Amino acid sequence: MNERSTNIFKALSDPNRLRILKVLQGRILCACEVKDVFGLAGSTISQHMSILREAGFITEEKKGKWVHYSINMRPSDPRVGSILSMLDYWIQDADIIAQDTKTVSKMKSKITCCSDNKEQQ
Amino acid sequence: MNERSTNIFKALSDPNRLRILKVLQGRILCACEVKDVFGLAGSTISQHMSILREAGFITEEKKGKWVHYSINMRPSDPRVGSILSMLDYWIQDADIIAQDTKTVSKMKSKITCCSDNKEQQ
DNA sequence: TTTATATTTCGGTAAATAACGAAATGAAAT
DNA sequence: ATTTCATTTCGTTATTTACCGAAATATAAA
Repeated sequence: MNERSTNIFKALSDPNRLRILKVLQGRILCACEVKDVFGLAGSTISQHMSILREAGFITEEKKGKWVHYSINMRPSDPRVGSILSMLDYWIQDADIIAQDTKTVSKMKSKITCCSDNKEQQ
Repeated sequence: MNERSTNIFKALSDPNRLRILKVLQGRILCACEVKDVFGLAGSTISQHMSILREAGFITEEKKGKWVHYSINMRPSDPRVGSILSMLDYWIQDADIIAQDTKTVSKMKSKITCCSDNKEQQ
């Protein structure tokens, strides 16, 4: 069986990864920010990010010391695109989403890294 | 985080379970038939079936010695319904699907069990 | 009632997964 | 050149998963 299908679903089978996708729809984040939002070790975040990347959900861009992660806007697999375009539908957990969004926006004020991310100003 | 979302995706993260869903869209099958199609132990099939059932993808009905499994036509979770109604889209592996369908239709001739399943005649 | 067959439950095993911290790597700042 | 900070890789651990076969359960047939 083609592993593509199951890799897509596997990438979505972890609650932290679903939440990461959702906060990335709010804005671009670097690994250290994702780390702060979820309180996981940097190495763990790195692992989650590569699973999401390999499944086609996110892209990454090296910007100096940091790696900026974003939602993949042109996924080659249409299934990835359809999940992303209806992510709220698939997650259906408004509380967690709201809470994460809040955490991210608070974080914005104490810009320790990714301060060259001008999109929000 | 609500475990519903991840349980749905987890149920879909195994190639055998995707294939089981697909053959069930062709017709109702009992566990022993699923066992024959996939060449797995009965206990393994039972396990897969309960994962699919708990996620809401299938229903089961006891008919004498056998348990007849079918696609859940009225899933309470709309996400389950939308996956099921576009299963080919999500699986995208025509070869495996065609092969399984063939195996199932061959199997129909040597009716060893589920012979009271009149739907197909 | 015994036997046969279908299915589930119960250990057990091997592989995959999610997490960590420590060490390695890379890039900027001093 | 050295230090600092972000990220990845590596080794380890605990948990989950997919599978099996054997035993238990349930129902039909003999």
